[in-house]
Amino acid sequence: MTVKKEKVEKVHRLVDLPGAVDGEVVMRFAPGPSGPLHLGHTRVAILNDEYVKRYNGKFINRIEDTNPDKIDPDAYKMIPEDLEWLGVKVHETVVQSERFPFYYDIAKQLLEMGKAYVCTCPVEEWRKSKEECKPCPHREEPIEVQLEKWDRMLAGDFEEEKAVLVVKTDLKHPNPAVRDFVGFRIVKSTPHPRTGTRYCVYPMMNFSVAVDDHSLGLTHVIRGKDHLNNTLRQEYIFNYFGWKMPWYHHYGLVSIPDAILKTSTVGKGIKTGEYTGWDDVRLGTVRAMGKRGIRADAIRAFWIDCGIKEVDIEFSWDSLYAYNRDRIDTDADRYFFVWNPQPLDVCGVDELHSKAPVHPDHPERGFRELKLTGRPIMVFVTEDDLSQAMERGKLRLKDLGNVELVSGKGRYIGNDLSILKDKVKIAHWVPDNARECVVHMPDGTKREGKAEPIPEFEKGKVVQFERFGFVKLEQVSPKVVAYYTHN
RNA sequence: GCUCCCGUAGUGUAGUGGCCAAUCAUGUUGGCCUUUCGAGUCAACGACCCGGGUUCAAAUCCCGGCGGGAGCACCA
Repeated sequence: MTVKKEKVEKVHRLVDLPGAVDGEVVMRFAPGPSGPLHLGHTRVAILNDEYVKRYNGKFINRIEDTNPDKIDPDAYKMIPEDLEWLGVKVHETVVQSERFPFYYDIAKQLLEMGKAYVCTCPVEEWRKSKEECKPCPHREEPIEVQLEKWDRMLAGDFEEEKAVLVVKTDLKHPNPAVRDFVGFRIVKSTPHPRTGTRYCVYPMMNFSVAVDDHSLGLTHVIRGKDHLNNTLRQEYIFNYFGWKMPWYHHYGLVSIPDAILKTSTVGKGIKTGEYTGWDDVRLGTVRAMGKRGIRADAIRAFWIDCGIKEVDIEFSWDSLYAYNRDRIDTDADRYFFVWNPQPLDVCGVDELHSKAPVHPDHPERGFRELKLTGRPIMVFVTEDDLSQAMERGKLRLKDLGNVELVSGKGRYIGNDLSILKDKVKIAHWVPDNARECVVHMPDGTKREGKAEPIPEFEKGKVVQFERFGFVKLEQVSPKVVAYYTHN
């Protein structure tokens, strides 16, 4: 038996969080429920989970459903499923659409403090005055007027775009992205999937995030760099109320090459039949990863290795596959799949026995044994192997025997492995009664061919098609259907 | 235009003034292996954005360039 040296994987350890106290860390994952989770979400979900586990803290899954236009009702169910698959432990779930009265109350307090105002300017004018560092006519109106207009907003007296609640920051702030920002808007045209038409005043992300990050007792927030300016805005709300800010950290942007992630386009594609569903293996969703045989712990290892630096990074499929390969290789049983199959007759013998290990590193798992008969015995090998063998004159059929090729015909010449010393090529093969097999590749193409008989218990498992790659078996009989994992 | 963030091999990462002619992983190339184009194993390739300054000493500190990214939404 092969003694496999224990592979010590040096996992890059995440840096410690400043001020983290064991048992008191509270962190969150805050997705918008526009669809299931994709690769891009997994980084923030996993990093937060890693830290929560390190410090025995609390992980809050906060569904940010404050924009009814971008909600897929199924996402409320799919997101927790995806998190579970990822191995992320959720201790508490918060749905923002259930907290509107709470947000309204905080808004009122801000108005009373003179730190917010209700603006009824046309959108463009308000934006322009901000650009010029000038207050709009409504900014300095008396508090009583503000409160009255706010009540009218809540009562539904204003139509969409006719009034907003604006949080005051600093109109003279050199960074235009930080000057006064909208805290609430009016939405009437799209009913909310959860609250229907009960509320028409919706908090904006910067408002609800700040309020919730405080009210839920968050101690540390890790999120993408795209929120850097949002943090600066949210800081004003914290300061107005004298709340202590969590420690905010922003990691760099990730670009994921060749990945289809955009929820809206995928959603449309599913409707039109372009994609088979959210788990279509061409997609970058968590579901598609699982369907292809990518393991959650490989994704986790990848993100831990990337760390939480502010540098923008490029996602590497190669690295993810390497992490995944380490994890699936031992468990993946070996089978033969012959793509572009070509028949090869083997004369000179009446009966052949094959004996191939289920896994070369684990002989104790047994062997795939076949008895081949026929006159001549026929097998299939892949086109490339056959044409090369024709040139060289000899071929080793793996775990079966050696064949000499003379003018296109094969003749059995024994089973002596020493033939390999002469650089004879080893080819894999399938018997003539092999099953039809199709492998769906992540790029949407298919590889068709024949596979050796695969036992029923392998269904749903990741196996290795030797010299082809790892695949996840969707079906093993009567036809074999598989999804390509990686090589 | 304004503001912010960032800049170590193809990719990711370690490195917080000397132990760095720079770590690990991935990748590529080649070798080994009586049976996979996988695994294992051995080796090679490959980087501190540029220019000044501080210092006995700089990838590491300072300044200036250059380059990349993000934000300036009644999206999240």
